[in-house]
Formats: sequence, C-alpha cells, structure tokens
Amino acid sequence: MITTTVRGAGPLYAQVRELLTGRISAGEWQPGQLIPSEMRLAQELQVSQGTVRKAIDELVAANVLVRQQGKGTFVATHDTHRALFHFFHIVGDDGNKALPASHVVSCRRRRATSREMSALALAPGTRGIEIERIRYLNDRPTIRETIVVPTGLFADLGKSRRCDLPNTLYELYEHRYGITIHRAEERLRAVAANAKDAELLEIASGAPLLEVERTALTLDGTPVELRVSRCDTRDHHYYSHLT
Amino acid sequence: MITTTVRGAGPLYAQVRELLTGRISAGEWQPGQLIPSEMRLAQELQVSQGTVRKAIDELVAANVLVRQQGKGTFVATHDTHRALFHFFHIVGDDGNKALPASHVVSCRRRRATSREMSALALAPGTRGIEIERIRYLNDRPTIRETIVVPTGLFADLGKSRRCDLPNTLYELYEHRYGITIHRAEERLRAVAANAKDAELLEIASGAPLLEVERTALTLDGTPVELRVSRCDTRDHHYYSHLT
DNA sequence: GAGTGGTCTAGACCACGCT
DNA sequence: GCGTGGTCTAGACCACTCT
Repeated sequence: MITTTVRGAGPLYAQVRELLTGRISAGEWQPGQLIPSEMRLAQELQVSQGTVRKAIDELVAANVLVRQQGKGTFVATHDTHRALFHFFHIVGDDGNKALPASHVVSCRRRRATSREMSALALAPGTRGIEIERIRYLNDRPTIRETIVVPTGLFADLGKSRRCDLPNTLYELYEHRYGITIHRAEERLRAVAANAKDAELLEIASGAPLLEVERTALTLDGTPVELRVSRCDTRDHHYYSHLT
Repeated sequence: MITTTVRGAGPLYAQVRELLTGRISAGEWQPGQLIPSEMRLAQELQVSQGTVRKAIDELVAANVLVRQQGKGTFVATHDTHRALFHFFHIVGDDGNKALPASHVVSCRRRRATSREMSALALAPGTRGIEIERIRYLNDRPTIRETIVVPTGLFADLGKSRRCDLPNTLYELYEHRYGITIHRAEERLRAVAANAKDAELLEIASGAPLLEVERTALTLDGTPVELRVSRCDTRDHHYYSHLT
C-alpha cells in the first residue's frame, strides 16, 4: 500500500484499518453512509481484497462499520437500538428493558469543575453546558442525570426556548454536531441520596442510590461528555456481561 | 468436513468451531494444553487451513483459546491475570487495581434458596455449599462476599479442616474439579448495609453499599456459581467499558 | 444480470520458539 | 532446521439486493 504520508510499521491490514478509521474520524465518510466496496478499496490501496476484508472485519467487530450482504458496508450510526443495547445498561428486575422517558429539569452554562476539566481534558476556566434531567421507568422517576459537555463542540446546545432535547442525546450529537460517540467508560458507586435526589426521585433522603459516572469518547479517543446518573435500584439493576 | 454425527447447517468454519468447542467442553483438551496445529486439524477434518484458522480466530476472540506464535494454540486457563482483568472489576479511585486478600468467615452446607435454585438451575431441595469471606483492599475490609455452589459438582469443597481456600477460586474450580468458568453475568444494585455488613466491613449500619450479584457459567452455558459481593465504594468503584 | 459481501481453497513467504 | 502461527495474495463459487 502506497500512501503519501509514511504510515508506521505493522501489518498491511492494520495500516488499512487505521487509514479507514482516519477517514471516518475526519468525517470523509459520514455515519450511515455507504463506503466503497472491498474490491474498489483494494484497487485504490493496491492491496488484495483479503487484506481489506481483514481490516473491515476488525472495524465491524469494533462497531465502527456494519456490513449488509448484497448491499455494501456502512459507517455505523446511532439509532435507538444502539442506545438501548450498547449504552444503556439499566434493566428491570423482571428482565424488561426499555429506554426511559426523559424530562429536562434545567439547562445552563457554567464554568467546568476541576473533575470535569480532568475527565474531559479541558483547559482551566473552560465553560460547559450542564443538562439535568429525570428519567422515568414504569412511570416512576428512577434516574437523575447530570450531563456536561464543553461549549466549544456544542455551541448552541439547549439554547432553544424550552430545552427541548431528544431522549437519545447521542443521535443529536451525531446529526446536529457531527460528533459520533464510539465508546464509553463507566465508574459505578453506591451513594446516599441527598436532599435534591430525594425530592426529584421521590425517595427518602439517605436512601442508597447507584451512581454511574460515564465518560463518552469519540472514535479518536477524545472525551466529549461527562454524565453522572443516580439510579434508584429498588426495582432495577445495572447489567454487565463478563467474558 | 465429514463427521459421524450430523452437524447442523451453517458455514464450515462454524461447524469446525463448534466441534473444537465440544472437545474442550468435554475435557478432551484440558486448560493449558496444546491443541493440534492448524495443519493437523485441517487434515483431520478435511478442510483447508484457512477454515480452521477462522474457527480458531473466533475462539481466541471468545477467550477460549490462546495463540502463541512459534509454539502453537493452547486452551485458555485461569491465572491471576485473567482473574484480575476479566473477572474483577473493582478499581481504586486513584486508578490502582489489585486482587484483594481474602479471609474466609464461614463455610457450610445448606439447602439452596429459591433464588439460588433459579439462578443455578437446581432441582428443588438441592443442597449447596456456602462460603462467606471478607476481602481486603489497602488493608481495609472492603468487600463482603457470599458464594454458593451446588454440592453435586464440588463434592468436597471446603471440607478440609480450616476452609483454607485460595484467593482466586476459579483456579481451584479448574484444577481440582475440572470446571472452567468461561463467562459471567453481573447485576449491580445499591443497597443499605445491614447489621452484619456493618460489623464485618466496619462501617455504619445503613451506609450505602454496591451489591454485585454474579452468575458464573461454563463454556457450555451451565451456571455453576452464584456470588453476591457487597462493596464499600467510598474509595473504590466498579469499572465498566462500553463499546 | 451486475454488484456486493460471505465462504472456501491453495500456496507463498515471514516471524518466532525450540532443539 | 523444522514446525508453529501470522500475513498476504489470487481465484472460485455462493447468497443476497437491486434494477
């Protein structure tokens, strides 16, 4: 494979994989879009189809690309299914799983805290947008969510009159700001409900809550969102599969 | 590929994969053991090396096999590394990760509860072995663990004088009982510490604890252990990576 | 029928571990 | 030097989608 810039060592298929990743990361191929066929890519990059195939295989395994036999290969997109199965791990104790309805409580701009600056790699003094919302499961307020994103990437987020945000924010990030969340890290703790938690979730102050702190990252590893969810786990739990 | 028993449809490599899985599951190839080379398997099964390779690729991805260039392919085994990186998700808030020391509190035989019977697919009235232990992180009691396994599979477990069990039980299951834990499901909740939790973990009664209920399964999907861990998450958290 | 990904094969050469 | 897995290639045929 010949490229203008010297691409470091490693196997050919890894170089092809990184090249494809770069094009997607740069927005050359948008989410949902059809990428060139394996044959075309092989010709363009002067490698065999099998090498392109191996590169694509790995990107499919990493949820970056999606194959559809007979149609082609597409850049993965954020839909309700992905939100539910890859980025929402709260399940009813009866096994039911559904995306909770959301109600925005507040939406404001403020300085980032030191925790937010370190988690999102922000310069001191950077301003962020804070969205607070309550999410309902079985018609009961179950999750109190505080979401912080830097103003730089999401300039006009929540500036419309009534903070009318969709339930699945990652679809909004993708369609409106061209930012695709690729993976996330979550840190879970048990905490005691404070007065505000108690009021919003209609529980006793001091009751145990599951706190999930999530950092969401783009394909190139940039952290773009810090989200803290406090969940009433009396009828629900967080599900994790270990391999 | 010709086999005595008719193996259902599907691609050749999937049939090879299931055949290899079956041999491992049946104990024909033990954990840590070298399996035949790709060439030998290809000859034996009358398929190409590439087909065997694809089957093995998938089993490596599923942590069933491990390749070592120049040496061969081995059945995956439970060592300290796997315990720490695949089956232990509690991390210090400072980023430190270490297996906690364990102290067995009690070890007894009793009837399984209905919860245990459903989680482990046991017949009513089945007896189980219950191990209770405290695990220490930074020299402080941090996790209270209750482990239940059926007596059928682990006949003499904990019958030695002083319940002297190793820190990583899955290594014991593998070496002593020929049972390999392949994957696990965890359900997390926040709960309030009861009197016993408070005493053993040296915290206030009612303090929030992270409860992790784990079902551990073998390669063929049989559940063999139910483990409930109650964790003091004031200085630690449960880490989860989403893709 | 043309184009796509999915499977299967065969062969070449490389990198590594052992003896 | 030999056997192992790791990479790369080339070509055949199948299954699916769309026109």
